[in-house]
Amino acid sequence: MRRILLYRGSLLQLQALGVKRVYSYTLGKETGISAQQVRKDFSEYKIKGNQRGGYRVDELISEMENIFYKKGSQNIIIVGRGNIGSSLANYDNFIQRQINIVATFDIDPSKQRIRSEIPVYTMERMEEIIDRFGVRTAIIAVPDMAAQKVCDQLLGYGINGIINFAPVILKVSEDIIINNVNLSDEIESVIYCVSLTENECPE
Amino acid sequence: MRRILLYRGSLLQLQALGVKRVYSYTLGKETGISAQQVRKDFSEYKIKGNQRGGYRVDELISEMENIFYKKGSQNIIIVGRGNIGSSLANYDNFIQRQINIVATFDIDPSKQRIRSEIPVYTMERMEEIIDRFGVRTAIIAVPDMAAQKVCDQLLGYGINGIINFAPVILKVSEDIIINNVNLSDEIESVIYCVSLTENECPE
DNA sequence: CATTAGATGTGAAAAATATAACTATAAAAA
DNA sequence: TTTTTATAGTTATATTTTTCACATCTAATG
Repeated sequence: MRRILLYRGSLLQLQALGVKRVYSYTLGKETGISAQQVRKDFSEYKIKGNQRGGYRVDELISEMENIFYKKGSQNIIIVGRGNIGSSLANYDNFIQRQINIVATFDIDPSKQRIRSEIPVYTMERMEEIIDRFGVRTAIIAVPDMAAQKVCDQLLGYGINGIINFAPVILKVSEDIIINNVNLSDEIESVIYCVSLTENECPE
Repeated sequence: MRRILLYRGSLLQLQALGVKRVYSYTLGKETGISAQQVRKDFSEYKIKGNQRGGYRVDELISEMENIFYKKGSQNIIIVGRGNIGSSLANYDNFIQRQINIVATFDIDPSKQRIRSEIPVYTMERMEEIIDRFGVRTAIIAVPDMAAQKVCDQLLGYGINGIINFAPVILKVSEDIIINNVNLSDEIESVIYCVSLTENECPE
């Protein structure tokens, strides 16, 4: 699944460049995945290619939209308009992916003065906005201490998917989808790998 | 490996709360990993616990520092002082993890006027700073189009680990460690899972 | 039109990963 | 001191994931 997203990302870029067809090998190189793996993944979803000319880019993309059940754009919200919340609100790449940030929220009323395309509301208006825009997925970008409280609140308003940038594990029921993005971990994993290659085969 | 990072994150939090011992079960619950898996991971690294009293938190943390070859803090830099670059520069959690951002760089000289703990330099001073602080790992937080160029530049200055926030796959030699963090993917994977549970068992 | 090069498609093997089941042990309780 | 109990430690099993090998097909080429 992570791979399907990678494929789609690359394909959208290729499409923007006007590329019409790709080979499993090419797409693999773009995404850091082996050609065989690419083909296997496609065959999993019954996606057929042309046995000499590779796969059609537009066909692949539309197949992937199907996989995602993604009909048009998705409305999501961001809770916490601090540094991370703001950078997400201004992130260009979401447009291409049809991710539509309809609103952000912050407990601090002064944040409402922020000038931006994406509005900043106080926490009180969360339920209203979620209902109005049919939001199912939310991003938590608040400090550690507040994350669980915000999470509970969101679930109360019917949210069932959360991307959590706070470095805490949120307690939620089984049926809620949580994706924890821990920026420290992302960096440390690289630091670790680098140190490994430098201290090659330590006894 | 991802799990070791999760354990360490939880353990650091527990330590900050004054907790002295943990059970495999407890730590598993914190990190969303099964207790057996936790024990298996620890036994992999020859980490011993007490068969009734669980594991000592401080011992676990120091064992993990060993696993990471992490002696003291790591100096890293951020290239690109836009939204993402800035939020990373201001991210509190790095201190606890001993990740030390020594400098940020931006092509736009006006960014140097940013008031912050972490200095903003022009691209020209990159090599100098990398040398002075012994930096091995860098974060790329520049727009798509600039990412590959910045990457090549960094590698030229001896960087061998990169965390890339630009939604492109960077072309680098085998021995360079790259971690691509694609925020759109993180969000879309949740959107996908949510839609899956809603359209339960589609024929 | 036959040939060939360069792709895909797929089933089997291999490797990695996770789960389960069980044993051993230390601490607490009786 | 004996018994119980809760937890670590380990081996075996199952599952998932990846890789390999090769058959198959299609488009270009002479």
